[in-house]
Amino acid sequence: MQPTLNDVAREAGVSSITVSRYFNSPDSVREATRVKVEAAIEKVGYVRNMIAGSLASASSRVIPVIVPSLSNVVFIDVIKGLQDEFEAHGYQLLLGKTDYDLARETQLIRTFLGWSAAGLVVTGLRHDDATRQILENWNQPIVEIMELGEGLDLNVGMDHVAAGRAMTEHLLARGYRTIHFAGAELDRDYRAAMRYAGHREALAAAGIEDAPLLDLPVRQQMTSGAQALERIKATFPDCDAIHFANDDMACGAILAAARLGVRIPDDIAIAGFNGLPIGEHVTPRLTTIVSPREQIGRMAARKLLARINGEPVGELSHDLGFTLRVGGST
Amino acid sequence: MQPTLNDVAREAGVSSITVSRYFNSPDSVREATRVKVEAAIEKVGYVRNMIAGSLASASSRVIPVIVPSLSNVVFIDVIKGLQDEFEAHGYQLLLGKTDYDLARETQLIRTFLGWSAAGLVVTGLRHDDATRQILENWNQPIVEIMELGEGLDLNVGMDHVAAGRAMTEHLLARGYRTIHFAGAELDRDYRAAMRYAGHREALAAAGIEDAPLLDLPVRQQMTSGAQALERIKATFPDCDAIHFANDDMACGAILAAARLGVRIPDDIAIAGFNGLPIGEHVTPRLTTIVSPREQIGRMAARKLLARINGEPVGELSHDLGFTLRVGGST
DNA sequence: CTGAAAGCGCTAACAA
DNA sequence: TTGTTAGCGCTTTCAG
Repeated sequence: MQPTLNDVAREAGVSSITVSRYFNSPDSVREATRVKVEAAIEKVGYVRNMIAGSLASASSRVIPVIVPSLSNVVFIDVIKGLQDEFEAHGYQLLLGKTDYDLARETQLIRTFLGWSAAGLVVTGLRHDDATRQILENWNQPIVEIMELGEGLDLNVGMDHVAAGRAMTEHLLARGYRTIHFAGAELDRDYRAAMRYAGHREALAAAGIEDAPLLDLPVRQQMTSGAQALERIKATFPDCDAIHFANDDMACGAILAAARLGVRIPDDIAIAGFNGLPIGEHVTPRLTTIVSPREQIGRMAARKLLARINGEPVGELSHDLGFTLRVGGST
Repeated sequence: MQPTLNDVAREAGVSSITVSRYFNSPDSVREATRVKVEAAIEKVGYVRNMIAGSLASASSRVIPVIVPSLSNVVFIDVIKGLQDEFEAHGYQLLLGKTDYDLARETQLIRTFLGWSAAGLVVTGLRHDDATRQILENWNQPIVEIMELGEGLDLNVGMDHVAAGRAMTEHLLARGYRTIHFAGAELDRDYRAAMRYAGHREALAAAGIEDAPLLDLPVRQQMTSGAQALERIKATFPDCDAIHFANDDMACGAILAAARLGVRIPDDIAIAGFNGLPIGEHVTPRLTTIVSPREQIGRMAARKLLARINGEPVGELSHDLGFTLRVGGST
């Protein structure tokens, strides 16, 4: 059996609550006592039982993080940011994945709340009624990440419509006129669909007709990108630019172009979204929008921790912005 | 306040232990009772309190997973495999990251054991004495992943020395004779160093002299790869092949080659390790070794769950193998 | 198949 | 600053 607080207390010649205080509010323990307690902990090899503590205090240092997918680097980067901050502050990250299924999200949240979580990080602003109801009745802090808008509580992300608009404005400024948007399963990846909406806004503002959308089934993203390029070359010979939903597809297209003898950007310009490292390594360099992925994670964690600790959190909704990185591909 | 088991029991007109049984061993509850309990749960909106359950039973459905880094796709894929299996069986994944620091590993493990974890997944076979001592005294199942050897308990991975050997044998069979190995911080990434050892074994077996190792500081992996190519071209004009520690570096080199006017494989052959999708999209396609990353995660989870449930686990050490994928780059 | 009693290891609330 | 008392919500054990 693992030693308990009582074992430590007995060894140190104090009461168990004093040992508890040593851990939870060290300042309220006298120096001399602290030394005795420390020695006793060392001697008996005590390890805190988080479960018992959480039950007694009705709160745990666990924070569930719910993402739709782990196959997308974007969420990996966000998790990295969250994990770094949580770990630094003694909180544990409990990982849940929905596979873009809102019912699954509800189920996960229900389970996680049974962990007396200190807070919750969830992807996106779109939820089931069931989820919404559960979370509205839950009185711990929540951060919804990735996009911006009316949220349940805190909200950290970027404006995807604006990002889509910014890229297409850039393409228009460069003189491209027949710009196709290409994505993969936009109904599921609705943030990409928001960027497409921004794309259309930019075209409308410039009085230019929208070229047909290319919405491919997801296979491997780079493969979809290569396929999109081929298909557009074959079907829409007038196309002079492709605005891809993400960098993977865009780079897939750039790499395929070399094989197909398509010159970029002379024959066709290519734009992406995310600012992944690979975009800097293809020739020509990819024009893309750098999304603040890891930053979103960090900021979300900081706000959540601030709220947990009763500190001021600033704005409820935090826009982390984005930057256009122009490469040779446009 | 959340409703408790007692609230459900009162509502259903049974005792709380019956409700507990409804959850934990449904077969031991009569049909009629089950119906009443179900209705009561629904009515009061009961959510199981995992914390209380874990305290009473001294076990939780939490499984800590400790990885060195989240910046490496390899671990992401492994986590994906683990997460899928755990989630399917009602276990929660608690994520810890060591940054390649064994002391940090010890600390994480200590904390996690305080969660009455049902098992543990940890990366690698190299640990602190402190870690080793804690884990040897812990009587829950443990899986050490990625590499193969004498482990604490279960072990799932692949043979990195053999992988390095296989690749260099391939290069030798292709007629390359001055083969440099290039990695990034091999002291930290000791599994890459094992592949380097395999590389040297293959050279020694062929009676060929080892060319100098290129061990670069990690920046961005693809950048390191590009840099390695430049440096080798400048310093070792006789080099006819580079065996890279991973695909990121290898692809960085292939992409840089196009810019530098280096012909692959005519001027220099390039080989990688991992079998990432990008290797299939560069020109020429990358010759690499496909590592069973997600499979390692899945198998590790399955073995752990089997052990937890008292089922047979088969071999303690499970070699998932690897396959050589030959592209045009060699 | 169902129940009563006891207690998991810790912390909140109050007291000294 | 330290201690006492009484649970947190569940499961274990033993009884029926």
